[in-house]
Amino acid sequence: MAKTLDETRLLQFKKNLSNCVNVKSKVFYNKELILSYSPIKKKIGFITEGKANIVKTDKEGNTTIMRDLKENDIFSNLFFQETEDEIYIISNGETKVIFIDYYNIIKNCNQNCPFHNSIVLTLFDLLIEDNKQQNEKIELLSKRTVEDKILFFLKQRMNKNNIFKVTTSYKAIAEYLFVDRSNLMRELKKMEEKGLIEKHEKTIKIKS
Amino acid sequence: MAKTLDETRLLQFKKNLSNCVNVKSKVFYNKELILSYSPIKKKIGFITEGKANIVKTDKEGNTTIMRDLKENDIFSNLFFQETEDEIYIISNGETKVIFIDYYNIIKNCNQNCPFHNSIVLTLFDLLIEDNKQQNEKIELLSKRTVEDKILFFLKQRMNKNNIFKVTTSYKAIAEYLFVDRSNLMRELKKMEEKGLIEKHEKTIKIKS
DNA sequence: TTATTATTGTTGCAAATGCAACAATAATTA
DNA sequence: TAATTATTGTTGCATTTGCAACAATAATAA
Repeated sequence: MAKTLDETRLLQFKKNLSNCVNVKSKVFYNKELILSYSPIKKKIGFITEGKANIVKTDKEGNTTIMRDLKENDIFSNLFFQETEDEIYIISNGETKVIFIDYYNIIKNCNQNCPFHNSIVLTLFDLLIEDNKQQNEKIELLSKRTVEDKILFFLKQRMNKNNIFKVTTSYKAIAEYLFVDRSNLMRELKKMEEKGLIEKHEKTIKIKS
Repeated sequence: MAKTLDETRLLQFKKNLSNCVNVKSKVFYNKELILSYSPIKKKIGFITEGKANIVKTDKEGNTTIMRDLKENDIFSNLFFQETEDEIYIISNGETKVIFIDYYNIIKNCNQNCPFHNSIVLTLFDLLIEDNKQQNEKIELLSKRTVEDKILFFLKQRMNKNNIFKVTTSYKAIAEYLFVDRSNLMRELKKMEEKGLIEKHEKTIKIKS
């Protein structure tokens, strides 16, 4: 079964974008603000290179990474309701983004533009993909114990040899799982003692 | 500012659906299976009446309510990746659903059909709305303590007089927050003692 | 290179949480 | 109606978890 969103289609999408609607491409360096909540300027962003995080800061100043975004992911300020917390999209390393104006999408650019339809349908599928990723995060967070969260996380990301390499940091993983870092380390040790995993610094082998 | 998805537009959407793509309308009674994971039959559902839940069952048999769905919400088996857990959409009371075939959406039904474009754009906005709800759930789950989760939940749902009425049950709320029911009750009592809320059986007044 | 900053690994401890169990109601069904 | 089932409210207790603190190491910047 062919993937709904294959490379060819995404390449076409990027080409079509500039031919049809008004888009802006921008490069961000590490830890720069890509987008914040705004009820007026409704924008959809598409990451063409690099990584980013959806970050939340509550009124006490606690910061939480709500989502990890990577190449070919979309994001938008349309996805957030106004709350007491502040939500931002922050680049994680050098990141290239295409911004699409929401109004350009809903208003048919030009009766005869052959690109518009295709763009809307690709955005539609990108939205579905994003939705899927969110459901996975909710599923992860629904796990009762830290051990269950870790196992779910590892199994999703391990390669064919059941190995997961920590390319970011344990700190980042703890933040992603919404658990305390020291507790993550402790649970990993317990899991190793139980024989569920084998851990050598940043390489983890899943044995169950 | 006019809401993106107002009543008029949703009414038009429902009308257009039957004029354009092949849809099926179906009524479900309480606790019936509306949709399960299927990689073959890709369907999008739209709830026209009633309520439903996205329910997950893991291999140990633990059941979790992942999402609450209500009138004008959409759902789809496209939103879920295959996992060890089983995910279903289950009706919660009498529920009326319109099913739309995914292929009908991505294939332009007919070059001159004036409805198709409008349907796709409404689905697009419904997807954004769903995305927003998921982000709210992730934000809720990112709260560190049960008290924080309760407060976030209550503030989102209280009326102008800061009152929230439990129309479902405390059991259902505990499931939605992914916390133990007895602990939810205990925390509510503590919060009342602290003066954060006033609780009289199924009526809660938020005082902060 | 050295100094500075960030990450990792570890632990004690207090607090939060889930689990089990039960009685009292409330709601539903026979 | 009575019987059955589900929900609410409560508690003791064991476990899990987060917090704070620290040393050791690794990574980065001066």
